[in-house]
Amino acid sequence: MVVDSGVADADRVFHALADATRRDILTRVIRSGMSVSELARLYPMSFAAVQKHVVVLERAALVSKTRRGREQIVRGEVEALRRVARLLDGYERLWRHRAAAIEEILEEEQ
Amino acid sequence: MVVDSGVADADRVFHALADATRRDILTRVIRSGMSVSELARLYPMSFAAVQKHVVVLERAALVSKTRRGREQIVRGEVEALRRVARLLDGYERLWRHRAAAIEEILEEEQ
DNA sequence: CTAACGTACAACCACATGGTTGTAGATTCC
DNA sequence: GGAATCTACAACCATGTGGTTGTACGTTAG
Repeated sequence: MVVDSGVADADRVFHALADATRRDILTRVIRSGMSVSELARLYPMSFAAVQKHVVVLERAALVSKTRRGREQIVRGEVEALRRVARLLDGYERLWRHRAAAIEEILEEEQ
Repeated sequence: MVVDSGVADADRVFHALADATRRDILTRVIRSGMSVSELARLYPMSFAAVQKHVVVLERAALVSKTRRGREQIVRGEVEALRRVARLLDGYERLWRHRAAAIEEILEEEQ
């Protein structure tokens, strides 16, 4: 299937997005890079929990980390974001076209 | 957060999409409605497993079922698909804009 | 040098997930 | 009416997930 080139990728990406904390981390980190502990302070959970969320986002290639001294700066991955956008585009277009086609049929039937 | 009106919805939707079988079911039933057992025949797993996948898609409001005799016809939910498209649009635009802004900064710095 | 900080990771827990088999209720076919 | 079909759902199992605490290690600040 065209849209599913890289099924595991899609799995990882959608799974990474299926958690409100991770979506929030992602949007923050796209705005500007933040260290893991800076992120950790924002949420009502332990450092370790947030660190794990970052790992999930990392494995989905949605963020990357770069050392700055003893800190690890988390950033939204511009290239990966393009990939996701394209992935979403694929589904979106596919679904919209099909949904549109269904609507036409429904309208014709009336 | 604007894009997160309905966090649980987004959770359910992304989670529903984070499985290749469910994405395949979804694209098929958008094309044309199919009974649960027709779907079940397509995958190397039990009827019950497929039925559960359909339930997950249903809870995410991505599909709906309507009885036809003893069969239950699964269809892609046109209205819900619009909602998803809008949801994806929101993230996509948000991310693209931010990604674009980051790129500009990076280019300026060079 | 030492203390504090930032990170990584292991071990553990409760619960969700994705799969199985089995059973039972409707509906249709003959 | 009786058999076959389609669906729903419970019970069970292995594994994954999201959280915790504790520990270890590198880096920076005093």
